[in-house]
Amino acid sequence: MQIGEAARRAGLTVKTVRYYANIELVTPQQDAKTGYRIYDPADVAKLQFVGKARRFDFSVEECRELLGLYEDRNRPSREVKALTMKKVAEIDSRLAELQSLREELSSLAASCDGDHRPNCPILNALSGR
Amino acid sequence: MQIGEAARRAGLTVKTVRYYANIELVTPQQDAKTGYRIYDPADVAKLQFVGKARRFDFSVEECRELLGLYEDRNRPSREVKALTMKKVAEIDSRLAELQSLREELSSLAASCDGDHRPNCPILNALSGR
DNA sequence: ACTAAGCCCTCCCCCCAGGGGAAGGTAAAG
DNA sequence: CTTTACCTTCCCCTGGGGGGAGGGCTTAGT
Repeated sequence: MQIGEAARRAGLTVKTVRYYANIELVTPQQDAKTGYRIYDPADVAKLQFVGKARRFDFSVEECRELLGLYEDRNRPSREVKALTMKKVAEIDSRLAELQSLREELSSLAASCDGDHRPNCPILNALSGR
Repeated sequence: MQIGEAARRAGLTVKTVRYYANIELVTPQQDAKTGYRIYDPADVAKLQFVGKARRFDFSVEECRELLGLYEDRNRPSREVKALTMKKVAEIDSRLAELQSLREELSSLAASCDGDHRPNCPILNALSGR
């Protein structure tokens, strides 16, 4: 099938699928005469796989790694689990960071009257006084 | 003072400070003869202000807006509070997104043996089976 | 007087993960 | 024969700068 159909089935945009072909993440056959990319069902499965992994916040390079493991029928599940745990740890640290940011900002907002007067604890805090 | 000293006092890199001058966020005087940028203490205060706001996850454009409010002695604190609350809401939605991602990933990891065998629920989930 | 160090400048390309659109080729249907 | 709907490559754009080339200035040391 052509790229449009493959993209539609994988739930990705054509641009994205073409990009994945360019970076050699999912490499379809190519028609020598027309230059059209030709996707078979296995390619579509890989595109779906990558799409899901991206939605799980894996980077494209991590997707490449996961795809390698996915295609290797003999790989130990240990490796996949390790990559997943690492990603969970990354998400945890980003969560902690965002939570502390949220606390600081919302307590600043709470201390600000938010009226027509110019006095504003938020700006005072930002200007370091 | 020169850009290096200003950057050091504001806790930013020279590259960053030069970038802020280019996008006209913090615009110093400029020596006509040498082309060197010249920062006064008020400029440094603005750089510090922007640095803090960036650490609070405000975008550069939001920093520009906050800086405008900061410099306007007569602005109502309402505007600053509104911008801050909006940022808190953004952080909240990002938090929710990351938390659900975390749940999904960690439950996948928990269901994976993580041993030498190739069977892996994580890959199965990613491949949609 | 020369030179080296340590500043500074502009200009250009790089990152990620694609998006937008121009200019042009191809295939099938009316 | 033309329209329509695909497809291709090519190039510039995003945010927030980082890295480095190639060159200019000033000051201290020799």
